[in-house]
Amino acid sequence: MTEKQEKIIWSALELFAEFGFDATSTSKVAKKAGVSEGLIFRHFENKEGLLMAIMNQGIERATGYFNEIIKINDPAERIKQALSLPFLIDESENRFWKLIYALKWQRGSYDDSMADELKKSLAEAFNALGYDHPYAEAELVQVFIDGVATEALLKGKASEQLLEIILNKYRLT
Amino acid sequence: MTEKQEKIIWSALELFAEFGFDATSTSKVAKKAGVSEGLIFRHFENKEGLLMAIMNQGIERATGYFNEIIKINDPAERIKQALSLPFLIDESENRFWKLIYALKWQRGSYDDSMADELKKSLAEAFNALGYDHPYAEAELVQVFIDGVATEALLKGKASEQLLEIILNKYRLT
DNA sequence: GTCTATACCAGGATAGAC
DNA sequence: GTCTATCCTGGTATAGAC
Repeated sequence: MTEKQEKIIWSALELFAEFGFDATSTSKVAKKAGVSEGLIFRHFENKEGLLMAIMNQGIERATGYFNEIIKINDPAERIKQALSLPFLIDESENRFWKLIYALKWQRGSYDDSMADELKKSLAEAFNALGYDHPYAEAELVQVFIDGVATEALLKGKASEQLLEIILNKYRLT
Repeated sequence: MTEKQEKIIWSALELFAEFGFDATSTSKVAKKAGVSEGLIFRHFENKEGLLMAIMNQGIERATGYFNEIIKINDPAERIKQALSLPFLIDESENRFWKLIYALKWQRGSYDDSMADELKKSLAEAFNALGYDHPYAEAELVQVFIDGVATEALLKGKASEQLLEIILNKYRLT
């Protein structure tokens, strides 16, 4: 991965996240990256390929976070860490997550498998704690994570109070 | 509003919701509506104007739902109805909501004022019930609503169990 | 690996007839 | 109110030189 390649990816991420994939032209990406437009196609085949390159980079980091939580053995602690997730994401990764969430709403690109393992491990945790509907509880946690992430990404950091009161409802404080 | 005008709006909503605003060409809208492309511009000025026409139509119905909830006097019941909201949306309105949520992620178009009144009235309800952080609680309800709506719109109807367990956490069953 | 030049097409939008 | 024809810009993508 050359320096220019990285510059292209970085610029594209910036623009895709802010204006959307379809509304961002390759010429704008090239200009922002300080690179000729042709170079983008040399390196990434086409615009779609550029998007894929961005996604692959980010997905790896994301699954990293998820695996950290999955390997926590104490059920209560695992749930607590999952709920805390959207509050811990580093601001430098905001653009990536914004792109992911925006893309969810675009035909075809929706893929939840990334988070499936996490959900399963949360269901197990709720089960171990004797909850009545462990799978639905895991789903609720995910709804909460997505909801808070959305709020944080669109309006700036979500309030810590939100985490406090949700943890309270689970008696995890 | 002529029949063709309505046909244009309907077709555009369908396509915008499925493929996104930027990825949908006016020619595709025209074809789907069985109408000449020029007619779109006669009636709606430009593509943006077509989007606005769609939004205005839907926003009215949406504020209708919100106002129904706001005017409930009993605090507990008001909260309960708000939480139930994403489970009550008629399927015929799915496309509209999908468009709204997708547009949230597009630069500039994000506008939360529609839901602001609801949030305020929820904060009052939590306050009346003696909660410690009424505003944060109202925020959490909105996070829940958005999260469930997202899940329902992207993967099909959300499970009723989700509602059941959340109502349980508020002791509203 | 990178740039310049360019092909080619599709997109939004307008004009003018009916 | 509606259609047909057309303009023009800008978007993706390729070719070829360095």
